Amino acid sequence: MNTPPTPIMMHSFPRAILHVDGDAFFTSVEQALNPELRGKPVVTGKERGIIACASYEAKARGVKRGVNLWDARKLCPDLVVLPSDYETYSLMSKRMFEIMRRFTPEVEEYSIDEGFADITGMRSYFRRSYPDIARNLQQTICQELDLTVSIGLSLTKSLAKIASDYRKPAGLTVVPGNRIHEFLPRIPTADVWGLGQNRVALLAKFGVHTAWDYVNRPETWIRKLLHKPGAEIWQELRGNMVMLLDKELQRPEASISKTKTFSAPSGDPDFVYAKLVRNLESACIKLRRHHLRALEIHVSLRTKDYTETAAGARLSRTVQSAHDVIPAVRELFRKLHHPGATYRATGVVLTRLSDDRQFQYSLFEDPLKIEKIRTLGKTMDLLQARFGKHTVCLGTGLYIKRAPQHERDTPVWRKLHRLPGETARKHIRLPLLNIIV
DNA sequence: TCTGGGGTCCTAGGACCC
DNA sequence: TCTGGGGTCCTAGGACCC
Repeated sequence: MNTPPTPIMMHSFPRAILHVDGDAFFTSVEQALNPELRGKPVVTGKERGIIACASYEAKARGVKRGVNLWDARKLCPDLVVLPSDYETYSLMSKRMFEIMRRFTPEVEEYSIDEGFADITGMRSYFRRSYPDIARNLQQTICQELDLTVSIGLSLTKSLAKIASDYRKPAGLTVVPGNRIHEFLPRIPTADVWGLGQNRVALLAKFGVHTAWDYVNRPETWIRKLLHKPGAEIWQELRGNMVMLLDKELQRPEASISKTKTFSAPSGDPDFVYAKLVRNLESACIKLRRHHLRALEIHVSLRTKDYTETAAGARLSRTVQSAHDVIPAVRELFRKLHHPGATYRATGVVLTRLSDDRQFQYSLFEDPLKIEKIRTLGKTMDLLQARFGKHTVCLGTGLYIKRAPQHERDTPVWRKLHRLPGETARKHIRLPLLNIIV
């Protein structure tokens, strides 16, 4: 016979935290705006060929996030496939958070489709219980936006997040302090925010399978095994709020990255390098769009069997255009690339970002040259906006098929197709600029 | 499960200094 | 020349999230 667990918290709501989670957000927005899509299996993600979001009708047919479209259509031939329209989703998201702020100023916009709200103390203001306030919020969102959300109400962010996921869609799950001991035994560790695959597997080795097992281990034991993040989760699950709400709106990015998998893995170093330069350009476009400059770059290569190697370098000054980073990228590529290996993806990450609008030239830099490169970058952005991405690109980012050996030995060929492995030639001062319109 | 893309945070350990 | 110990800063890499 199982003995009932003993309570770990006697008070109902020393704090009242809501987690509001949009149900199948992207497809729900589509269905809210296009009534003819209601009741139909709808997915978004057409642009990448992978499902970003599946409506509940699609989920019922076995179509899930992350599945490729080809497989999804096999499961569900009448699937409605839409491209992701982030602008519209963001607008709807804004309206959702605006409604939440009518209930309390203490709101954290955690992601486009979910957020936290601290409604501690609002009972007397609204003259309602916390669950009633939560229900009211849910109804308001539904009436005004035609969207359903699932809400968890509990003492901490971690508990509220598990609770909102407990009953979906349009669920409201309330876990007061004196019910935590009944709730946690039903929650497998994998459903706890912050416990991913690795930590779940590690915990299982020690017989910890549920959130209840977790909170019944001594904190010191958890801390030893899972360090600070694990200990914070332990506190949160016991009803002690240690993760605070982050009310900051849109913190500036700490990094910008671009990764791309090729449709077929390649063993050709030129091809892989060209793809890498493409990623660099995309990352720089985003950099400029956000008015940022970068001081550090990381390059990664993923092999056919999914092992990843990466290396980074600090640049001599902050940069904003791909042009300035090419030498560093070439160097990193040389370091990482194994001749004979087959790669399936490349990536770049730009870090140590700073605001471009506060940028000042150093004494040793040639402002004229920098200004030229900056103008070039802006012009390229304009052309891309007009004619499409990558209509203008650095010549380095173009992949030109390897010519037969006898052709390759001409000086002209070498000038056009410097190989990544080769040392830079003095007479080529700038990468070629190609314009394909 | 035959595996996309864009992020953040934390920790161990090396380098360096006193 | 060898040795001790402690602090700080930085980097690589792991883990996790949506």
